[in-house]
Amino acid sequence: MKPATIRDVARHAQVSVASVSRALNGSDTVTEQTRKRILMSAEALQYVPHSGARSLSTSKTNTLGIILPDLYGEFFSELIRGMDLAAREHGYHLIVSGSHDDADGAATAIRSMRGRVDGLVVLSPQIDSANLATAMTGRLPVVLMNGGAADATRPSIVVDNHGGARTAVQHLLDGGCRSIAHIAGPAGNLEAEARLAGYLEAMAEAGLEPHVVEGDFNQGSGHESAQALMKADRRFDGVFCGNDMMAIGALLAFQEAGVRCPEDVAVVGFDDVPIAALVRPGLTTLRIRIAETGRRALQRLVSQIQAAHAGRVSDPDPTCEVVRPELVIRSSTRATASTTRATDGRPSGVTASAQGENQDG
Amino acid sequence: MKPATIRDVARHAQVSVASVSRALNGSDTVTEQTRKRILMSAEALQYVPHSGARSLSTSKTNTLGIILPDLYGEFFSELIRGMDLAAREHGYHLIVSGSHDDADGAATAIRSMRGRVDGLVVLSPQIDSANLATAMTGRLPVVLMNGGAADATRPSIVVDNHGGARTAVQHLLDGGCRSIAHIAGPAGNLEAEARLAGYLEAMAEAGLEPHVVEGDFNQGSGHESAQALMKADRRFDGVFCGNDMMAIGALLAFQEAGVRCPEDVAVVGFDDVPIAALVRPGLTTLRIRIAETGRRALQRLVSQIQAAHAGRVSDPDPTCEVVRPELVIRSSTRATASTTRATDGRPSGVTASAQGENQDG
DNA sequence: GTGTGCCATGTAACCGATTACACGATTTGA
DNA sequence: TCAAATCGTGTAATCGGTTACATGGCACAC
Repeated sequence: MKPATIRDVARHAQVSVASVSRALNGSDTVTEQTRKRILMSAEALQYVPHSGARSLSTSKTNTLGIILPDLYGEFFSELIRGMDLAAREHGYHLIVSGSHDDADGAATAIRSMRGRVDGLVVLSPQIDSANLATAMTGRLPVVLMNGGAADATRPSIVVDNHGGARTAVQHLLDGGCRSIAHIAGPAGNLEAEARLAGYLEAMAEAGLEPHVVEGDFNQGSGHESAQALMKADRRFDGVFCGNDMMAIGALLAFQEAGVRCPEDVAVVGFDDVPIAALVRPGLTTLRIRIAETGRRALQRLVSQIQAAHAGRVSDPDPTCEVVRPELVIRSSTRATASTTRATDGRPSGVTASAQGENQDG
Repeated sequence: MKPATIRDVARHAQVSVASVSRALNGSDTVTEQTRKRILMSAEALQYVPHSGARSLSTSKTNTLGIILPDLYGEFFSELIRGMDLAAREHGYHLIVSGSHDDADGAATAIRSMRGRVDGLVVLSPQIDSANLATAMTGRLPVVLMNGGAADATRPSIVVDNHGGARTAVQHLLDGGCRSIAHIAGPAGNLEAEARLAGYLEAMAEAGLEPHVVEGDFNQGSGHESAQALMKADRRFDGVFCGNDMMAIGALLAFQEAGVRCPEDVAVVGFDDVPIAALVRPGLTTLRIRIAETGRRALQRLVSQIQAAHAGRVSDPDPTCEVVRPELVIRSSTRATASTTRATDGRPSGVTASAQGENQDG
């Protein structure tokens, strides 16, 4: 009835609990014969070690925690996928906790995970939650992914949002755009602010007037912001959006208004979520290999844990790893890009290269 | 240096460990004065209860496991989101484990979670892994989401794939289609097979010849299958796809071939993933409220656990809850639907109702 | 004043696995 | 033949909470 314990197995196999433990954990010296008898008994009793008891004596949980600001959309699903794969490779389980849109929620989540995990990956796009994360965790290994500037006090992974934004603007300039607007992410979000800063810098260098509307990273706000741009007096021939979802919202708004993309306005997004290749016109964007980044974060966390467990209590390698986004050119800017890139004259969206847009990644 | 234990707190507050435990767990009788002193000590020492020790003495982990076949795409991300929200409401943590495309992988995952979770939600679209899931879990509370037919031996939640498929075909028939093809999901997948069966049944009732190509639920296979359909001799004016991703692949293949949708061919998907509303033409599909379904599965698991803990060791309510998909009509079939539904004469994809397609859900 | 009962608090057994150390048996070397 | 080394196995302490039971103080009633 009640689950079998190690003592039940020991009794059944007529050995001591120590032998059972040794046999099941492989490493130690046990006769092949007794090991076999023990394994058979464990099987017969459907024995499963109690993870709590194990964690109590070894002070390891073999579990890692992931704190996310949100769980909507493909960005986080891709990220979790990459982390899950890496975790399984290293024999860890993954506890996820999402939808912490404010610092308080994230802090609560972190607190409730302490003592339950061997380490944490914290995504904290808000400034204060980034601080909080460092404060809360004490000696718990952590990898931060707080999209702000490189911060070398903790191991962290950041996307080069600033450089990516500059690349996006440069690409629009190369395509001939001269009035480039920016649909920004929400104020207070470090990723959004870094992308905005990159945009402003690139515009200033080009001697152009910036033009910014603020969105909230969701598709709906991209739609509204594009409508706001069209209502405003200023003309524009290019839009750099803070992320792909807002770019897609903007594309739809342009379609509805009869504004052609890329002929009338070129659009660039950020992230390269899977949908970006599926919409028409295909969305030019800055690719972050999301799953791979997640996997990398998890690997760094694991090696940090291993280092700590190997006795080195010193500060772990506090390197800030930078992920550089890569420009992926699709139809939403292709007509405005240097015309030598165009391969045929068919209308965009039904070009021969449309299929190619879906095969990347 | 080392994390504080309950004994450290007791010493610091000059009380016994029992009082500390009582004070922190609320319920019991402790003087307001001592409780305050204890809380202050706990705060001062940054005390966090060791979850392993707690789980050892209470034989509860406050953790639930989710076994998924895969983690790609929006379906699973939505599902996890719903579950995460419900889990937090009930004070549970969530361990996710994805990418178990075969029965072995799922079995390993289930085994490695036993003793670590208070219950499991198992999504097992393969026949054998569904069986395995029931076999493996022993006395552990489980909610199954194995898309097959209703099976009343375990608490489970299934989508009415059969009925949904019939609705899809009926909708195409209502729109005037007479040659309806089906791009099926992979053989051996219970969801795919139920949808196929519903299609075949509806076609037979209408006295029409079925026409089936097999895909694998991914966008690429939808693309290829649509091309195969176009190459074949038989004409067709409607396609029911086993899920939305294949439908989107098919839409692109039609676009590339110059086949207009919905004028030349009407397309219906299944699931209503968020992308379905974003592609052009908007995809008519069968909506499953994914996040809500996930939340519901988790709630059933929690109430099952609570019932078991309340002493009732009897079999928990083995009801099979059925989720009925709901037809969502968008542009990919609108022109072929009863023409009274059309609201204007503009080309699809740039219709006034395009915005409406993005506001659902 | 003494007995009864209540209530806050303390003591210690327990949950189940790991592992340092002890022990007995066998092998090895002189 | 005996001491030492080796090796498989067992005993029991330990990890950090929870909680049944014990204890001691105080109030109230007689």
